[in-house]
Amino acid sequence: MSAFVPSFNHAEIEPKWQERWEKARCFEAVDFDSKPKFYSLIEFPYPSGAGMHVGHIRAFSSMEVISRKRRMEGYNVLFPIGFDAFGLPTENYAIQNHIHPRAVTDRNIETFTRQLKGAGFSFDFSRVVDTTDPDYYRWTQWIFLKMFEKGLVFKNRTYVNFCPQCKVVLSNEESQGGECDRCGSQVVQKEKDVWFLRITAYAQKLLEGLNDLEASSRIKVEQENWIGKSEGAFINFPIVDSSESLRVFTTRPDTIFGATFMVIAPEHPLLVTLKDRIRNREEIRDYQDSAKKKSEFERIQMNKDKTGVRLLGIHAKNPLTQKPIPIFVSDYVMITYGTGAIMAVPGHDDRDYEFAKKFGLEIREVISGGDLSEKAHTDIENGILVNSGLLDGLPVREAQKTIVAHLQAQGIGEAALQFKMKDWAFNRQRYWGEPIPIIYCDRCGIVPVPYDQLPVRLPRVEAFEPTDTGESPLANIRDFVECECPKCGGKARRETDTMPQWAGSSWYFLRYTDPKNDHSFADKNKLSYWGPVDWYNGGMEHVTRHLIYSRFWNQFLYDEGLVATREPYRKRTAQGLILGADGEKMSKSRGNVVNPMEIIEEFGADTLRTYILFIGDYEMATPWSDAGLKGCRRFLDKIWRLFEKVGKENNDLSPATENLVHKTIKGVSEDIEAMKFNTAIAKLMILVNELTARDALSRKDMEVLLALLNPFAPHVAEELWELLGHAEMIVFHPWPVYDPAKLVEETVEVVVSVNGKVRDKLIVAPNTEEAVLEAAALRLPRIVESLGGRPVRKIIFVPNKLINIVG
RNA sequence: GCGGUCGUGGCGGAACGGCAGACGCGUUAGCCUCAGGAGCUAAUGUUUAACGACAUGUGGGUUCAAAUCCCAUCGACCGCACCA
Repeated sequence: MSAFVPSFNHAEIEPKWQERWEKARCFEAVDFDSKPKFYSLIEFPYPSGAGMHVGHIRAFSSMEVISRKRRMEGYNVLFPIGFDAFGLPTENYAIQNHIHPRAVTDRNIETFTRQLKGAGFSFDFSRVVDTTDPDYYRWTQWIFLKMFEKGLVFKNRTYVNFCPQCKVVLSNEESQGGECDRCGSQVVQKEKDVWFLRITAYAQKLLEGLNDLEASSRIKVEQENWIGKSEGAFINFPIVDSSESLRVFTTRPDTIFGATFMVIAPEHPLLVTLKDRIRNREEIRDYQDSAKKKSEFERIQMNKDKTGVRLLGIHAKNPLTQKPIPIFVSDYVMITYGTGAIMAVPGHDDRDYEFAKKFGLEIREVISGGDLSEKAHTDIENGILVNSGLLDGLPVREAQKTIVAHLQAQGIGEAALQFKMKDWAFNRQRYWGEPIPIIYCDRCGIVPVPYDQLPVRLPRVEAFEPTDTGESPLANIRDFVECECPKCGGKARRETDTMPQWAGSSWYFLRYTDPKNDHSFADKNKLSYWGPVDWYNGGMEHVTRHLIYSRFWNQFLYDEGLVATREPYRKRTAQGLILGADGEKMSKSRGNVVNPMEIIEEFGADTLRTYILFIGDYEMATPWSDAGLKGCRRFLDKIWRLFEKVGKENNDLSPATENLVHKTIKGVSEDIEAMKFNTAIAKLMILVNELTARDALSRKDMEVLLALLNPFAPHVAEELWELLGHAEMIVFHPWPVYDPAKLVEETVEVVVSVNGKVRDKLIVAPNTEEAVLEAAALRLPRIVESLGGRPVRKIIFVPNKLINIVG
């Protein structure tokens, strides 16, 4: 029999250490501990029936590594986990299989928990939150009522995005591109009563708060674009022969002398107030009808082809020139932005230009420098105002200031800010969500449920299918609907809509600080101790929804004096996707899905964790590879075999590899902080290769290696640590520290190049002086040859790196 | 259309403006062996007998020196999308 090549049995050691960690409660955060706190957060998962995905492993592994490193660095770490468990997939599954969503959810959470533990994640399972738990959603409702109290909740009848497939109202965020976020169906417009959260009241604060958030520019830019701030002015254009005026928002008030027509949205109220004067009412109505039929998506798709109808019988007039100008109705103007009306300046706006061309309208030049027979001239850097009365000769920016001051003085306009962000449609007509704590009373109107009556529980019922009318299933449950008015005691009805899925996730990170509190959503002192989240990692796909929503809730609670910091997160990062082995997005239909639990079973959690971090740049998308996975298992096997060669006596680093060990400590430490996990692991591999090449290694060599390995492959690290004779676990063993003095090499290799091309190398002592190197370099035969007798014109010297001879 | 990110071996990917391809996978040859998805040694960008030459999507530029900085261009991905 050949020499048995030892390897470890992951199926044995992994559960062993998972149990020990749990028994010793290693990962339970300690409130008010004197150690410095570190709050690391991952986006809590939606517990779907499919269980954990490799994407989850990648998403959680960054903070897992950071958290384990922080514990070793002496921090009191809060690394919590929970479940964002309300939502459609569970409900749809429940309906299809005739199982109650509560039962489905409980089962899924159980599975998910087992899987998370099986991966060896060091979450604090004593603080688990479940958004569907009445003890949790009681506080979701409570915060909603606080917002209601402060006027941040309102109800409006509007057109909403409705998914006929899911039978549910969607927010703008959930229906981007006219498609349902969940099922991909075409969204249609439906008029409904909708609860809104007035997030726009926080637009400016949400924008400013980004200054206090450490995040990559793509994360910030995406949020900035979403908030979409524009500076400009409101200007009132009087309607001829009327006391009415048409108010517009423009970012280019400087071009007002070039406004040759007005455009209003088909939903604009002026069409009602002045309807008696409109001569082509029929035509307008037809246009309105056709616009209504178009979904948001179609309106966007048709953006190349402008349509519209001129209002006959009404003119506006330019408030500065008093000249009458025609008004059009067109769906390229949105009622939801600005005032739903614009002054059209075809000479200097692409859309207005297109419209003017199509309808044969006047195009007047008011900014010099373009060719208006070709296209609109939209340059704002170099243009000079012309044909613009008091603005003539001014550059654009100056003209803007001048005109706004002028309009303001004349009382016909004022400076204004607008945001693209819209108020948050905050209700769904589905069963599996937080009931909205509102009561309708015929006498008292809309009445909030008193705080002491919370939670408004979801009734446990058999029939929870949505209705085709778009009404919530709760509407059919008499026991739920019929109630007493808290104000007058009369008969009243409960709101039957539920909150959207984003509700519970908007504050879960606060609950983790005090998950079992039943007099408040979290104790203020605990919030102050743990908050803010020091580092939050999650997906790019949540940057415009969840991240903005949760920042909004936190800012609101801060304004109420209920949390300690305005911004909930100090630092936010985002992982890249793991694609299938074919380079395509993983999906069941493509058949390229990798099941992490199968990998754990066959290769072990340590291998999976290490591989997923080694696979590529953490922040970029990268394809899965089974072969690469095996390479990581081999790496761990190698470390395992290294154990046999550990000497028992010496307890210092081996002199031969001491320098490399210090370099590795430095490199791995820095790479982890920079989320360069792939290069951190590569550095560990280099060290392991080097140690393997030696006949023996010291105990200390092995200890440092295991400490550095621990965040990535904690089971192997613990097992070998124990085999080394340690009674204490490695969890809280101090993170290795490098000695800068030990980083210095005994010799350095200096490249000698001629005209930028490497020709030879010199091995010299560190910090060898230029003159010495120069002389040595010029004596090298290959350098002499390369120079070919040409005189040396210049010599560039980079200490310890290179000497370049220019000849 | 606008904004952003990115183009490097057969593959995943490394490279403070200073030896391109670290590390891993794969491949090839050899060793070891109760042929096994194990381990060990060596090689592995292209080209050349070799010295060399050529190589970071493409074309320019800056520099003693460019994958890295600048300009243009092509391609991929992501975000926004008639936002006045």
